[in-house]
Amino acid sequence: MIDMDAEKGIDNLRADAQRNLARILTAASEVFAEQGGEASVATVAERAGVGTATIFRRFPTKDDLLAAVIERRFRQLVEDTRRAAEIEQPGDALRQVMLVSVAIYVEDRLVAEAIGTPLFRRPRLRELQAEVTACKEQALRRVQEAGEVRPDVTLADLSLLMAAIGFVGQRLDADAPDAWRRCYHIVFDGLRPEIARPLSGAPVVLKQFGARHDSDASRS
Amino acid sequence: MIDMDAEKGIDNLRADAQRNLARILTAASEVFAEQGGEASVATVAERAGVGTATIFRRFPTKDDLLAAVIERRFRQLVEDTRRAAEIEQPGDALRQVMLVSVAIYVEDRLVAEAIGTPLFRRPRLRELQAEVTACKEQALRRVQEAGEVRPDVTLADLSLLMAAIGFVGQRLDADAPDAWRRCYHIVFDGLRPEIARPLSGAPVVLKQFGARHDSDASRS
Amino acid sequence: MIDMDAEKGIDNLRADAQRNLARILTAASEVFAEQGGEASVATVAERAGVGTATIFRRFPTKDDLLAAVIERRFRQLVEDTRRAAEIEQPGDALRQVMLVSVAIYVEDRLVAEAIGTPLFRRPRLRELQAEVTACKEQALRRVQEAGEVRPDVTLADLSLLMAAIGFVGQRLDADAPDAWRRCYHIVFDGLRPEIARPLSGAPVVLKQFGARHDSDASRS
Amino acid sequence: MIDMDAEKGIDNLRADAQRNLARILTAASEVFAEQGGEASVATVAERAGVGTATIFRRFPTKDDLLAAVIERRFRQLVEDTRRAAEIEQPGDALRQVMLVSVAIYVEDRLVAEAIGTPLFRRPRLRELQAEVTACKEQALRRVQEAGEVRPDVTLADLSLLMAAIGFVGQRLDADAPDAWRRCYHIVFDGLRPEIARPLSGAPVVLKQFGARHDSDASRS
DNA sequence: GATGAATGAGAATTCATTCAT
DNA sequence: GATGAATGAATTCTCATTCAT
Repeated sequence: MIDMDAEKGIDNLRADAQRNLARILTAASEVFAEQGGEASVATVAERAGVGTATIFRRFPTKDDLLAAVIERRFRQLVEDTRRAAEIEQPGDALRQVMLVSVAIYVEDRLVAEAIGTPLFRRPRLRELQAEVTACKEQALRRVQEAGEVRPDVTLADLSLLMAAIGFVGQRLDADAPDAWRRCYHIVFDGLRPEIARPLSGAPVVLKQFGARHDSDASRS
Repeated sequence: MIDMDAEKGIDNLRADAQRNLARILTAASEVFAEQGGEASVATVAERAGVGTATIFRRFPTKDDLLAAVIERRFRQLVEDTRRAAEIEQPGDALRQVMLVSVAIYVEDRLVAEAIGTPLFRRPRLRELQAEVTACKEQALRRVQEAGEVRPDVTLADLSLLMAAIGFVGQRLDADAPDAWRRCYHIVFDGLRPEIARPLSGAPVVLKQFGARHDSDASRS
Repeated sequence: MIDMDAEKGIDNLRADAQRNLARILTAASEVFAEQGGEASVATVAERAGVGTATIFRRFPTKDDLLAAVIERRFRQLVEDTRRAAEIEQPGDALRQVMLVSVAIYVEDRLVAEAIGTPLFRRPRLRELQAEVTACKEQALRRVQEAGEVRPDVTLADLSLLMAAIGFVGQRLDADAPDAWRRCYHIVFDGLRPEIARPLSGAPVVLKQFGARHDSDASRS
Repeated sequence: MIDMDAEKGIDNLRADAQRNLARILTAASEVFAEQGGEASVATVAERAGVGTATIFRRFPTKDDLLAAVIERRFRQLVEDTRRAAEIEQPGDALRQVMLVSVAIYVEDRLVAEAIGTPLFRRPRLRELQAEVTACKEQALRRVQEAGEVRPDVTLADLSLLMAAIGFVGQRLDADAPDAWRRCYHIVFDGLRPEIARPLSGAPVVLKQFGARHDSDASRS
């Protein structure tokens, strides 16, 4: 009984702490999604209803907090991407896979701002990105093998385009909420193989946005 | 005589002041292009070889300085765009017109950051953007009338795509300097009319990126 | 029976508590000896494997913890000094007595820092210091009565010199580990009575470093 | 006339700034001398009657301010030492030279604390220390050549002893203002060559407190 | 009794903007 | 008109101490 009580106590404590942690992360997600990474930790603390020191106890650095928020988004992205990759029709699968990637930028100012910054190169995030990349790659390969998309387009190309569209979508979300969808469609429409003209540069090698694999080498 | 002297004095001062102003703008252009809008005014002052107060005499607010720098870039953009629009071959004209638009983002961190922010909505900049838009619109119309680009693509669509590509190009310039060129080509390749599928949303109305004018209404 | 159980419970807890207390003191000794008194309580708690609150339960204030750590060192010092004072040869006895006093500063950054601060004036520490002083005094008297050390040198003088040498020894331990030993020897070499010149000031009365007692008055 | 006015203006400005700088340094000297280097910059700012930002404008880092304060003391020390080194009687010269060195520690808590810390290794301070060392060395050599001080004592030994005595003198200044003077005399009394016993360790090599030179090598 | 969590009170530092010369 | 100086208002981060479990 005593043990149980003790465990309960510990559990409760942890539960409390985790609730607080959740509140911090939620508040941070909201604040940074709305105001970008320049929002002050104090703002987050206020929205979370805690003191700033509480936040710094969990996240030694503001960057750690930002990274945690981004990771959280990416964890959701991994799930969404996996689900999308399971769509049977290859074309639909690729479109959906890429759509969720665009959405993550559109919906979160912090994520959009973080494109190409050191925050995107943190190990944990890299792992999540790798999972997303794997799904995307599979989806792209299926479509290219089905001959529905020009073969010289690489995953990096597509990922970059999605990030790009997502970023401006985010920035213009208030003024023109669906403008980015048109862009997205235009890009996808134009991926058909029959209109492929030789692409100028060498395929992009970018760990952040879809690495090239051996299978790519043969194509280049 | 005294008046003349006074005027001379004032003229001299004005000449000096204008030279100072030029130096400030040049320095600010460089600094903000490299470091983004978060670079301090003091940094700009140092590079310009003037005191900070001198900058604030000309630009009451840092935002005013930022706006002036962006305007300067856009003044150059207007010229470049006009020249590009005069290219005979409609396809080449459009490509070049759009290319200079992409370049402005790639080359300038401040401009890339400013996409969709209030800085882009300042009246003076709006006017310059309108001029650019006019050229772009003309270029697009020519190509569409020549049947080389799908007719349902609007100027806003294209401008958004260029801004998007320019932004990621800017962000990834260090890691993958030419990645954005591939994206740019992919998008242009895909604009052919034969592959057009109906675009989902209504055409975008966005003053910042290619406004539709009354004359456009008939086209929609 | 219930009482006994309760007492057992308390006893068990006390045993636990005392083990905890020991671990805290050990950890604190190490941490403060290495990093000085500015080391955080959290650091101590971590090294001790306890929570910070546990520390504050035993030591209401960080200063109390610091004092306890210093006291612990001085308890050891009392022992070492007593043992040294028992050395037969008066000269050797004094040297050894003083050497252990120097060592306490050299080996412990906290103790070195605390010289002359309120931490050194706490009652409990005073008592320990008194014991040390008694031994030192005896050792000094023996040597002076043997005519091996100039008679006008007081215990306070010597204690001050040892603290001084110990302090710089501590500070320069990394750069010149044995520099203080030379200083120590130079001082002791110079204590011979044949070279005594009249000392300028009145004998120092310093409770912290060798107090004069009533019995001393007759000597002055 | 206009030029003169302009120059006057500039001069006044500079004068004002310099006066402020002087006030900052004076305030900092006082505060740090009394409270040690842990006193907050805000405290200094308050005593100087300026904002903290003003201080940080001149001294980018608190350490820079501390270093400046110490340098200031050492500049005075250089002067005092030079003057002392010119005393004819070698013994008096050495005593006076060393006395001013002790005094700098006694009178300034910051300087006393800084012994052996990185603050003492800053290049500018090193230069000043070198000048002091040169004077001290000369003074020591004179006395040793006159046979008045044991030849195996090095400058580093003496400097260390002076720093040591100065430190405890500083710490005990309130309780026993002149206690350190007795210590100082005891040490000097004991430097006579006739009582020299072989010193145990090798001569200390310590840039901070009197480097060994070639002439020392022959002695070791 | 023990503990991890929470926090208020600082601390250093930065920067856009205003002032005095 | 130009300038360096001054500063108030933030911002990130730390830490001794208190609280809730």
